Amino acid sequence: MELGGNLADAPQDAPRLSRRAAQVRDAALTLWARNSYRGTTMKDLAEAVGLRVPSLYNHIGSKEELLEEIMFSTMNELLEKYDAATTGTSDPAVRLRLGTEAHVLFQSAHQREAFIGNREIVSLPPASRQRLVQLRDDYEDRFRQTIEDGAARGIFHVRSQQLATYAVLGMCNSVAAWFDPGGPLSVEEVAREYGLLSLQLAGYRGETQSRPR
Amino acid sequence: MELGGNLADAPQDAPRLSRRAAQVRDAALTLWARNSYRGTTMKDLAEAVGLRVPSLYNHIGSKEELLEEIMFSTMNELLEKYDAATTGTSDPAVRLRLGTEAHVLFQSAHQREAFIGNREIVSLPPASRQRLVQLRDDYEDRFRQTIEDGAARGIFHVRSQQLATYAVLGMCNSVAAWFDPGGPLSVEEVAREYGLLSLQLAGYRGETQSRPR
DNA sequence: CCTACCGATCGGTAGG
DNA sequence: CCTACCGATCGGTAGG
Repeated sequence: MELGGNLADAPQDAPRLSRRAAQVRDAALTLWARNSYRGTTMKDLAEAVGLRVPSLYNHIGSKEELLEEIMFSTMNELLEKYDAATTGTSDPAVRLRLGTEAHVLFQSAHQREAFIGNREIVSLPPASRQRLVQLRDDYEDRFRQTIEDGAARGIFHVRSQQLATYAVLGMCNSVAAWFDPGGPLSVEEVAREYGLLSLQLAGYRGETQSRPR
Repeated sequence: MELGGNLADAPQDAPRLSRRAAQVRDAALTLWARNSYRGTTMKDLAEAVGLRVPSLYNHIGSKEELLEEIMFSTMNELLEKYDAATTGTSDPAVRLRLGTEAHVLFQSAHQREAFIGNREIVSLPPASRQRLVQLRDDYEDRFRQTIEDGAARGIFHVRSQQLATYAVLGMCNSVAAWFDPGGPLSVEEVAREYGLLSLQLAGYRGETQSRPR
């Protein structure tokens, strides 16, 4: 058995997991993103990590618990990344751009998590589903407030701030559905371009051909 | 449970269905949109229309066949609506706007179909899944070509035409996820605003405060 | 349109 | 970590 190495690779936001537990979680991300949560059986998951089904339960509480852990840790990490990227800036254009970049960076760097997070809310039990929707609403509020602020200052030009908010988020969320790590554009290039597209969408009339920081 | 009135309300593009068959299809749309295809059992569906499970099979071939019928008729109707709205116009700005309007109109007027269409591709058997992805790609091409055309003419200003295409479609597809028929905005108002947002997203610098037709 | 029924498979447990 | 096993439920059929 090797000592360390894997510990360093483990995601920092999730509770510290054993090597096996991390393997199970990782396989679940891959299978659930590809075939959906309900379309994936515990047998599929066991085979993906080279175990029998009962052994999985040494590492997870249940299929549903694993889904909840993934959904909430993903949403919480997204909130953290967004807040880290935008604190300290008050200019709505800069905030919208940095927030979009953080969001898209997350969506493409944690593609499976984001894709599952977008699609599997319906698979959560009602109580945790409600809590997650609340977190998502809190997240949406950040964008909405930025857009309202920019519109009030005459920096953004939209006819409905609510629709512009949905439009920006819809645009950003779809990244997880098509991003190809082997494609021509890196995570950073995509994030950067989306930051500019957000500004254009919001009717920002400043320069978007170069970085307006 | 309502009696009659259903024939008049039946979608015209789908093969003509008996009253019962239309009821079953309609209930499937509601349940699948709310709880997902795999999260809905045939028992749920039977109860929704006041039948026992075996009786459903007098009206549908199988659960999977019903999904395929819904997914393909939805995609085909979307293609028709898009083409009907955009034929005869060559100006990329007008095409992008009219195409977006047609798309969003469809997404909000056929919300359940659109939502299922967006999410359940993974639930189709591999062969029909491939065919549907092909149709979706054909649909995306229409937007891509319009954006490329507009960029070539210097009407649109984006740094990646591919990303702008994904952004427009992502923005539009999300409408089915939040649209509320009882909300403040009508289907037509949402479509119109999204048409303008598409132009802004694409970096169109003409007037978007009033209708530029 | 129903009752009766079925093989397959589901997530998960017992017990070592 | 495994073998053996389980109750529940799945989509669907037989037969009238």
